[in-house]
Order: sequence, then structure tokens, then C-alpha cells
Amino acid sequence: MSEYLLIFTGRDRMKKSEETKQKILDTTIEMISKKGYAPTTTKEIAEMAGVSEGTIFKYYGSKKDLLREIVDKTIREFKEYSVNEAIPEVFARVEDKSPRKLLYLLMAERAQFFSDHSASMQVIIQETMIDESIRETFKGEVWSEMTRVSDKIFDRAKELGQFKKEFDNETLRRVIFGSFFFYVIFEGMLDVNNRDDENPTEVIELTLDLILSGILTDDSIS
Amino acid sequence: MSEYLLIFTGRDRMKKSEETKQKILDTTIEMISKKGYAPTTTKEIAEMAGVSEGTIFKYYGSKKDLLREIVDKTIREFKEYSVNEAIPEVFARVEDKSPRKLLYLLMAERAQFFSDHSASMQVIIQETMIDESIRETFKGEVWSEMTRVSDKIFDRAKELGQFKKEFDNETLRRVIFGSFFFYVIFEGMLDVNNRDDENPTEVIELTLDLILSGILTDDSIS
Amino acid sequence: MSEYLLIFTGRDRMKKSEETKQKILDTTIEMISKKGYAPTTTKEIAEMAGVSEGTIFKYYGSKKDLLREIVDKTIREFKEYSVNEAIPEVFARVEDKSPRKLLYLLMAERAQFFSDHSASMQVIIQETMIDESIRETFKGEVWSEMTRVSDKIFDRAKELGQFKKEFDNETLRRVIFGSFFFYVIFEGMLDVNNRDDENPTEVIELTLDLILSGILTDDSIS
Amino acid sequence: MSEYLLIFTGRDRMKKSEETKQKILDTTIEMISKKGYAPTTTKEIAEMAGVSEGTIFKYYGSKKDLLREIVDKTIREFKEYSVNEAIPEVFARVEDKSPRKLLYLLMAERAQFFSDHSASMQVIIQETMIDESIRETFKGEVWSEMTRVSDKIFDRAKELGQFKKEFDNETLRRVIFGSFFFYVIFEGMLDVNNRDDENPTEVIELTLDLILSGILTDDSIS
DNA sequence: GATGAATGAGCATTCATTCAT
DNA sequence: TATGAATGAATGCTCATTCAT
Repeated sequence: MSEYLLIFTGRDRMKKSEETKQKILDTTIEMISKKGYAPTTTKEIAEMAGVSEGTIFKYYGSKKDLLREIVDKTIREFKEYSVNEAIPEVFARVEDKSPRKLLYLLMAERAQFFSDHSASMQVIIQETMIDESIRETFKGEVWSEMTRVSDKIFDRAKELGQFKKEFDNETLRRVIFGSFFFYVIFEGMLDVNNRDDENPTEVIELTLDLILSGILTDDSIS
Repeated sequence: MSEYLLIFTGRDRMKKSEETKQKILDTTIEMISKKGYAPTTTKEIAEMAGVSEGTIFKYYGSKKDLLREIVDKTIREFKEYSVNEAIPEVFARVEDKSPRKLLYLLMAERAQFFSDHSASMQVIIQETMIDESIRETFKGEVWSEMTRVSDKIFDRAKELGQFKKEFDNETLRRVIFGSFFFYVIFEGMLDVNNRDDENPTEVIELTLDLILSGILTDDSIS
Repeated sequence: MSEYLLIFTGRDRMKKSEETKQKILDTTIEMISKKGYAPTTTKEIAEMAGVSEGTIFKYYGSKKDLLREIVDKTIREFKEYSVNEAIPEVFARVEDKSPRKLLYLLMAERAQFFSDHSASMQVIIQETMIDESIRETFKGEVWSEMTRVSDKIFDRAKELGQFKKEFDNETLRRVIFGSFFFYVIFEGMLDVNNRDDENPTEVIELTLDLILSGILTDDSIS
Repeated sequence: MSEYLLIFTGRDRMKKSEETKQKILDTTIEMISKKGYAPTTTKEIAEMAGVSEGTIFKYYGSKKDLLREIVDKTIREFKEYSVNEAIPEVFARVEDKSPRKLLYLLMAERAQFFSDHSASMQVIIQETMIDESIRETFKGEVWSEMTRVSDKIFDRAKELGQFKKEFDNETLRRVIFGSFFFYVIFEGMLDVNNRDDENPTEVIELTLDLILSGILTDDSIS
């Protein structure tokens, strides 16, 4: 008189809880990017995400861990994106492309990522300013990667004699990354210019043009 | 076994209270710039400033008002500095100086101010990211001023035919201000490079050189 | 890529669920005796017992009811043990045994029960200290029984002229039960002495010896 | 035009806040002794003590620290009492007193302390059963002290040939302390007997009499 | 029958703020 | 004026409990 019970345990079962978890994450990113970490309460997150507060803590343990998950996940995706997509694609073309094209590709790719994850990046930048631990993560995971790749590109360009002068890499980074960050973080934050009308690709191209060719006519430079 | 304490309360009382008020402000700026506004408690500020919590509220009404005072005071000083010192001095030389020198002067002056008020600026940038009201103040008071002045300079240089191409002012600002912000805010925050060894004036000069003359040799530009 | 799990749910199902129920009870007793009722969470119990939290509530309704079940079951077993085994056996021998033997038997029997149910007894003692309702149960079910039986024994011994003086039963109980409780509850709790090396029977015997014959030589008693 | 201000800073100034602190402690002891630590909420304590919840945390840091303060303070007082009052007084009479008188004094003194601090002792016993850290404190601070003193007394009595047999100290302690604890803790907890009518001194005397002289007539002991 | 996702009331704790002295 | 004792609303978090599957 044995009996058997057939229980469905597959993907669709997980889906509901995974959806809940993701909804919490998305809502939190959205809210923190706008209001900051501290002023965003778990109660508000719960209400906006349509779950109970308990659920947030069930999934993420603590508010701080929820923040870390956002930071870590974004950085993880950034690195995966860099390694698997952006970098190889760019370097595959390193021979037959001008440095202008090379840098454009690199920045355009990253701009795409930053644009797709702009709220998460806002969160990371905010917390990098005030949280020692997140600052260290940012420096160790993101900044070091950006330094490494840019060094590679700059050094090769120098070898090929494509640079006007022996600019040091720090200065090159300051101008290129500075312009770039200013565009994706600062202009977005201040909502200066009519962002909606802009074509990011075009902005990047214009900006790089200016940086690579310089602003002044040769005889204006004292 | 009662005890009595003899306290001097006389002459210079006004001065003393002004000193107290200033010490509170300085301490608060220092702490918020490092830990952020929300995580900094009035209790900590009181301890670090060597006053009681009550005194803080006596002088500044509320924690939010204390923040506003920091923001407003810094912006007030920035504008006074711009109007009274930096701008007139620069424009007085506008005729007899190259645009390179002009821009250098402007940025160097501002760099000096940012450097002297780096903690306050950190606070403003932090809050600009998350506080609607402070963001509006920043846009209305600081950004608009920077836009106005830079427009003036760019337009004049264009008139004089000193620009290679008809770069739009947005792009010019992005590169120049971006590099500049990156240096004073970002590099300081991340503490990348050996900041102590640096000469700010030299950094500004190097950076402007690169921006104005361009990176690539003419024949490297595709 | 859906997955299915085949679970055997048939024959012996009743038995399985009884086992589950018992495992929950045993785990709970173990945990509460060590950590106390309030600090023991149903989540921990579920994990330790290898069931889901839902199952606990399925079987026991509430955490409080689970505690009550532990208390009630232990008391029930104590009374059954007393009535069916310990007491009759002892009283059957009351004629041909000395009071020393009689008391020894009674205490040894109960010591056996306490030892076999030491965790449950810990729970009961703990809760008796703070829970009005359980205290009433303990007084009404356990203490009254112990009082009744001991009164019987003491009174008979007095009748037979076996007691040195007319000690009142309260004092007799205080010394005999006190020593006994101290041994089973307190020494176990504090883990004083090398409990593992001890033979409970021997300890009881030594202790009773001392109580019944007294400590001091006759001429030392002032 | 200097001015001076005379501020009273002496004892009466402290009094108010010390009173508040003490009131919180007393209320907490009373409530925990009756309901247990976990079921007693800081909200209830605040209400009963007539202060705000914030005040509790201002003075004691955390609920756990409040408990520790109760435990530590009681133990500190117990040791001070033992060392400064009870023990010296007793040992000063060790030569000219019988062991019966000696033990009576020791127990009576301690009974007084336990009686005066019965609520605190309830708290300590409760927590000793479930809290590892407090158990260790109890063993290290209280139990070791009681062991040390009793060893001294027992060994001296043995030397003087006042003990009937070579009872080991563990057994002696079990009976004497067991009876004692049973009286102060257990009977108080169960509220058996009409406690109010009792004279603790008399109870102790009766109990010790029984223990020291034994229960049975010599020929009843098999 | 058993699960585990979800809940929300209730908790300890924090902290800006008040106010009598 | 300056203090610091006292406050209590609000927060992050816990956990017994429910219920659809």
C-alpha cells in the first residue's frame, strides 16, 4: 500500500522568491541613488517593493549587507563586462585601429555600462565618499582595473609614437576619465543640459575629439 | 562635602562665543566630510568640539540648519572670492594674456579655493547627490556662476579665433571642469597618486597643457 | 528544464509523523534546557530537528504550547512513575525495611527519574521561576505529591519512634529535598565536581547517611 | 569689567541623576526576578520606573549590560559583605565557639544577605541556568568563595575531632548549602509554607540543628 | 503531510531635540 | 550662557505565526 507523491521542484518554483529578491534589490538601488543610503529606511523600501520588512531581512540579512550586495553585484558585473565583452573586443582591434578609435571604443563600452547601471553607480560613488570599506573595494576592484587597462593603451600608443608629448599616464587619465565621469555622474546628477535629447555615443565622440586633438590652434599656445 | 567651581565669564565673552560657534562649524565640516551627514551624530560633534550638545542647538537650531550653514557659508565665500578676487584679477589681464594663461589663472584660483575649502566642498558634493534642496542651491549658486564665467571666456576666445574648431561650450566645460573636478574631488577622495608630493599649481598646468594642445600628433588623428 | 522529485510517502506514514513529532520535542527540550525558553527560536529548533518551522506549528500549535507539552508530559510521566513504580514498590517494603532504606529507595528512585529526565526538569525549574501558570502546575502536580508522600513517611517514622526529636516535616523536607535538588539541579548546572566519575546511587547513599545520622559527635553539639 | 560666576557643583547636583539610575536598577531587578530577563521589555521597565526608554540606555548602554550590572553589583556587594562583615566576625569567634555556633553564624549572615537581596539573587540564579557568561561569573566569584570558606570550616572541625565520620566536604556542602538554598530560593519561589509568619533566624537554627545532630535515633540507623 | 515564503507586531536601540537649572 | 539630563519618535531587526502549494 505504498504511495508516491510527485512534487514539482524545478525552475518555476524558485522563480517567485528570486523575483521578490530582485524586486527588493531594484527598489533599493532606485531609492538609495536618489535619497542616499542613510535616509532611505527599510520600511520605505518594503512599501515601495510591495513586500514586508521581514522579507528584506530574510533575503539580505541587514541593511548594510543589502548595500554591500548592490555594490558587490555591480562591481562584479562591471568586471565581467570588462573582461568578457568590452576589453577583448577592443583589443582584438588594436592593430588595425587608430588610438582614437581604440579609446573611443573603450569609453563607449564603459559609458554603455555606466548608463545601464547609472543608479547603482550613483550608489557606489556616494558611498565611496563616506564609507571606508566601500572605498577600498572601489579602489581595489574598479579603479585598479581602469588604471591597468588605461596604462596598457597609453604605453602602446607612446611606443607607436602617436602621442604629441611624453604626457604621464596620471594626467592622461585625469583628463580622459575626468571628462567621462563628469558626463556620466555629474551632468546626470545635476541634470544640466537636456540629457534626454542627447546621444551618448555622439557626446563621447565629441569629447574625445576635443581631448585628442586639443582645443587651441597651434599659434594660440603661448 | 559640597564643591564649587569658579568660572570666568566676563570680558571677551562675545568673542568666546563666536569662537565656540566657529569651532562647532569647523568640527562639523571635518566630520561630515569624512563620514557623511547622516552618520555624523550631534553627540560626536559636541564631543569633538568640546561643547555640550545643547550648545550646538543653541547656535544652529537644528542639525539640518547646521548643514545648511556650512553649505551656504561655503558658497557665499566662493562667490565673494570669485567676484572680488579671482574674476576681476583675471579679466584685468584678459587683453594682454593668451587664453592658455587666462584659463590657467581661472582654474588655479579656483583650485586654490577648492583646496582651502576641500572639506566643505566634499560636504557640498556629497549632499548635492542626495538632497534636492542643496542640489538646487548648488545649481543656482555655483554651477550657474561657473557656466556664466566660462561661457564668457570661451566666447571671447572663439571671437579671437583662438579655438581650433567650433567646439560647443558644453563639451569644453566637460573636459576642463571634468579634469579639474576629477583632480580636486576624486583623486583626493581616492587618495590615488602620492598627493603630498604634488604641487597643485604644477598639476593644473600640466593638465591644461594637455587639454589645450591635445594628446595626439596630427597624423595620428584618423 | 523543470525538475521533479519523487518522494516516498506511503506505508508507515503514521509512524514517521510520530517520530517527527518526538524529534521536535526532544530537540526543544535539549535546547531550552541549555539556552532557556525565550532565547530558543523556533527556527533553531526546526534546523536542529531537521524539519521546517511550519511542521512545528502543525504539531504543537504554538511555541508556548510546545513548552506546555514538555512540562505536562514530564509531569505526567513523573506521576505515572511515582504511582506505578516507585511508590508501590517502596511501600510494599515499608514493614520490613528501616526508615533509612525506605528513604533511600524513594530518593534513589526519584533520582533515577530526574537523571533520566534531567533536561526536562531543567526546563520545568527554569519556567517555574518565571511563569505563573507553570509554577501553579508544578506546585499542584509535583510539589503536592512530594509533600503528600513525604508526610506519610515522616509521620510513620515518628509513630514508630525512629526520629530523634519531633522535627517538623517542613524542616525534614528542607534538608532531604534540598540536598537532593542541590545534587540533581544545582551541581549538574554548575558542573561542579567531576560528575562523570560519580555514581549517583553512591552519592545519594552518602548524602542520606549524613542527613540521617548527623554530622557532629554528640559532645560537639552545644 | 571681568565677571565671575559661582556655580554649585557638589553632591546635591549628582543626586538627581544618581536617583534616576538607581530607580531604573531597582525596577529592573524587581521585574526580571518576577518575569525573567527576556520577557521583561525595556519599555515596561521605563514605564514602571517612570523614565523614558532613552534614559535606560543612556545610563546602562544596553539591556544586556543592565543585567550584567545587576549581577556584578550584587556579587560585588556579596563579596564585600562576606569579606568585610560576615567572615571576619565569624572567624573572630572561631576559638570560643562550637562548630554549631560557627556554622549558624555563617549561614545566618548569608541568609540575611540573601534575604535582603532576594530579588537580585533570583535574577542571578535564573540567568546562571541559561547564560554561559553569567554562569562562569557565578562559579568564579560566588561559588568558589563559598567553597573556600566552607572548606576552611570543615577542615578545622575535622582537625578538632568534632565530626562523627570523615564526611567529604562535597557531601557536607551538598546538605548544608542544599538546605540553605532550598530555603532562600526554592521555598521563596514556590511560596510554600506561610513565609510571612516565619522567623528566618529560627528556621536556620532548626535546620542546622537537624543537620548537625542527625534525624534518626542511633538504633534506627541500620 | 510538509514545506518555506511571507508576514507584521513587537523588540532593543539610536539620536536629534528640549528645557530646567 | 552653557549645560547635560531627559525625552520619544523613528529605526533596523527578530521571530512566532500563517498559508498557498
